[in-house]
Amino acid sequence: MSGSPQRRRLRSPPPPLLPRSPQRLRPLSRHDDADADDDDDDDDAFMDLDQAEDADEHGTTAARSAGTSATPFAWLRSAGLRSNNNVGPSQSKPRQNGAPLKSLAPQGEPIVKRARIEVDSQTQSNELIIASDESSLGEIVLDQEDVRPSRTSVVDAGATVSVGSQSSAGSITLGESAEAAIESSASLQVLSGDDEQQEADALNTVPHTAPVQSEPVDVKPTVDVKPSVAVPVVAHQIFTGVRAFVLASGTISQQRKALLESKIVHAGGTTSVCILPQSTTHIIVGSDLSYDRLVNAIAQFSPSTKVKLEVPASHAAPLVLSADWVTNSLVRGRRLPDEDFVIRTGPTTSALSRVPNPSSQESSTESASPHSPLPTAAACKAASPAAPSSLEWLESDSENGIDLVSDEFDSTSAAHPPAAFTTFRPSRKSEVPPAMRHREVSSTDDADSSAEDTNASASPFSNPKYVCFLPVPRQHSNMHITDQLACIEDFYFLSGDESRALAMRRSLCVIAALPRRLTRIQDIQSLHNMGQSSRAIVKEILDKGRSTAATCMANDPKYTTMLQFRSIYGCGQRIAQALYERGYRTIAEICADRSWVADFPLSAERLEWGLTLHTELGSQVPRDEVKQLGDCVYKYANTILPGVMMTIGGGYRRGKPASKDCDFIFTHNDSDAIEFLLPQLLLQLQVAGLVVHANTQVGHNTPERIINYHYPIISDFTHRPLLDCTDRSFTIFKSPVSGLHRRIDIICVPRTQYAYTVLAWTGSKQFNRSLRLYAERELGWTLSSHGLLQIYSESGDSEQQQQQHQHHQQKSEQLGRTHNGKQVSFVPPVLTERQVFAQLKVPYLEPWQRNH
DNA sequence: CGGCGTACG
DNA sequence: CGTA
DNA sequence: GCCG
Repeated sequence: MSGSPQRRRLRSPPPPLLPRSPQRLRPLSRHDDADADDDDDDDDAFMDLDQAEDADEHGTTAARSAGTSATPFAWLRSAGLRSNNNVGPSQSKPRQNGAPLKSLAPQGEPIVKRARIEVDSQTQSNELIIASDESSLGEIVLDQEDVRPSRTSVVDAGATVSVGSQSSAGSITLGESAEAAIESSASLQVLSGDDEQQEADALNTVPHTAPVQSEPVDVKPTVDVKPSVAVPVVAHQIFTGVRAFVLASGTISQQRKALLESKIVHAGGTTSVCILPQSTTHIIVGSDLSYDRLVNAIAQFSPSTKVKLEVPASHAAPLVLSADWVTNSLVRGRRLPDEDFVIRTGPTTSALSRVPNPSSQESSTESASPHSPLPTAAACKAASPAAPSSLEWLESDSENGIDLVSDEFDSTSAAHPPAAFTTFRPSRKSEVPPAMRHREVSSTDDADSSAEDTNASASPFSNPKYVCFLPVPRQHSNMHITDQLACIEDFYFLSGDESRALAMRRSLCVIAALPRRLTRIQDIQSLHNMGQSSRAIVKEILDKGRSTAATCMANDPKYTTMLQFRSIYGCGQRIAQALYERGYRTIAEICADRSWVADFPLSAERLEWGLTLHTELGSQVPRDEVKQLGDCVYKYANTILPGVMMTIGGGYRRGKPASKDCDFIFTHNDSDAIEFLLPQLLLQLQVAGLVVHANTQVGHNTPERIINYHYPIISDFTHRPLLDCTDRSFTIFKSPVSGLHRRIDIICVPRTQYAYTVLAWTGSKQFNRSLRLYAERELGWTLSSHGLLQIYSESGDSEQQQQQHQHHQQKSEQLGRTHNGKQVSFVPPVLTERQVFAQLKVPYLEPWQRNH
């Protein structure tokens, strides 16, 4: 008991919420937005469009009635394939809460340029971790036990930053909710170094775990785990007494001006529409303005005012400060001293206004015009604490930092596949745990025993039930088959038949994992997940080079149309189907006629973004840009929370030369610290004009609201029921690298979940599904991006489970939780992906082998 | 003939 | 419903 | 569509 030293998790009672300003801006649409509301009347106009054919396909009504049995695709039968007949919304899931979706920001403003920074590092292995400074971590690399040397570059960003030197919460003026949030948790014995190590040793057959990370997370269970880093908290009223005029010029667009003003107001200040010499206390300007431009602009708004540009400001005149003053103060949760943000006078001195190439002074066009081209170097420093000293690490412009990584993955050529497979020689399957070998082909093979020489059939090919046991490289020797299988899979998926799509995907994985080019159909005769249909398709491809079914599907007009619709961000299966049934056939039609808006009120906003930016978001992000964007985001994060670590996940980590989006996963060894990162990071990125849209409410809401969004619990290694914690955000980014809009996912989790999170966000999707299904069915465990949990009621029989359970129970009395109504306990968390594989008794696959 | 991953926004 |  |  002794309540005091034990930090208890208080569920922070939210402070009184201010009414949130719904000032949401809609994406720039091709034509006026204004017509959106009155359009709904003449939706009939659309039906004209579809009157075209649709006769054969049971158009809108038939599909909706869910009962029709006629296949819409007659050719399917001739191809020997079945078709699902319920294309419509047959399976109605219980609707969940319809949380209001809000867009955050106005669209980006002209842009910024990013200063070239060399920061990052990529390990020779597959882990990209940007670690940071001191903080006793030593170096934390996920794949520490990996044999290959993994290099971690240390980003020393912290030195001068010192987020709120007051690491104790006391000095920050917080609402009670924030105070409650600062609490740290009780004991986190789970991760105490020794146990973890034993665990690792027990599970890892790897003998050479000697130099493991020195107690990676040595949180003393008992001692006050006062946050080693000050938890940045957005405080209210930090701008009390401020009456600001925001000058929309240069990097401050009209949108950003409005945003800054709302932030100032929310934080207790006021704003004015012009410069009032008597009452205006601050003039907020972009940091890129030249002195002359600054003076001219200010004179425009207040000819009579003589503005104080020098530091010792008399109270008589307004102070001209960089917008960074606003944003950084918000991040720090306190009003930062004016002196650090004064726009220095004189033509040259200002390092802030360092803009070698003013580029065509972007006029006020902004409004997210994707065309505003060249970024200027002033960009990424928006997050920097503006102290000149700290600029160094931002501008360490070494031109390298790009490659030295890529060749590992740049196997766009066919060079790698064979080499890649060497790690998974069927011959050396002795390394493979028995769980993997559910069935061997070899036995059936020898019966055949066509004296077909070699090992083509003789070599036993591992034949697991779950494809997560198979290494699937991105490129392999049977692409000609898998491409067509993927086509069929897509078709099934778009038809609403996800089960068949799944089956086809599994078959695809089996083919993709074959060690060499398939020539004889009998080689796959008895492989798991290769059934009659799949084999027939493959056989046809082997014989004739094409599958007629795949060809027909690829040429199906409905398929191609739906494929187009699905490519719109925010347009899922249901909406695509609905749009199709309404008669739309091209994206241009959807853009031109907005009568659908009323039908998808909850999705309309995101759809608008997806439509407006469809071209840009549809283009792939090259590896280099992914990495550079990672640098950029990381710098913001590390400024907010020194010591954060980041891994780039997604297709990038699996080695793809270009990705459809970027996944940045953050963590921090101080588990409690991470919970505030995401909202503040979003805030910063948004204010900087980098994040143009996000699916969270963080950006446009009051600081109070932000505080309200945090993990309910963190320190006991897995937050318990996975409720109301904000740990991911799907954003649309205005890339300072390419100038294009990019989709970026930001994920923040405590260190205890990091391995599971990186695993999950590395994918692929099918790999995750397979791994989780295996864990559930074979082990009785539930795997998620937060950890492994074990369900008591069933499958308590396995000895190892019991052992693990008891082992865990000795360490923590906090068991007996419930998850989804069931009694569960967590399997002790681990720190590396390899250890997760070991827990699951699945042979480790490198990320590039997870392209399932 | 039932099940097909599991979460979050 | 959407996202991963 | 494939598996148990």
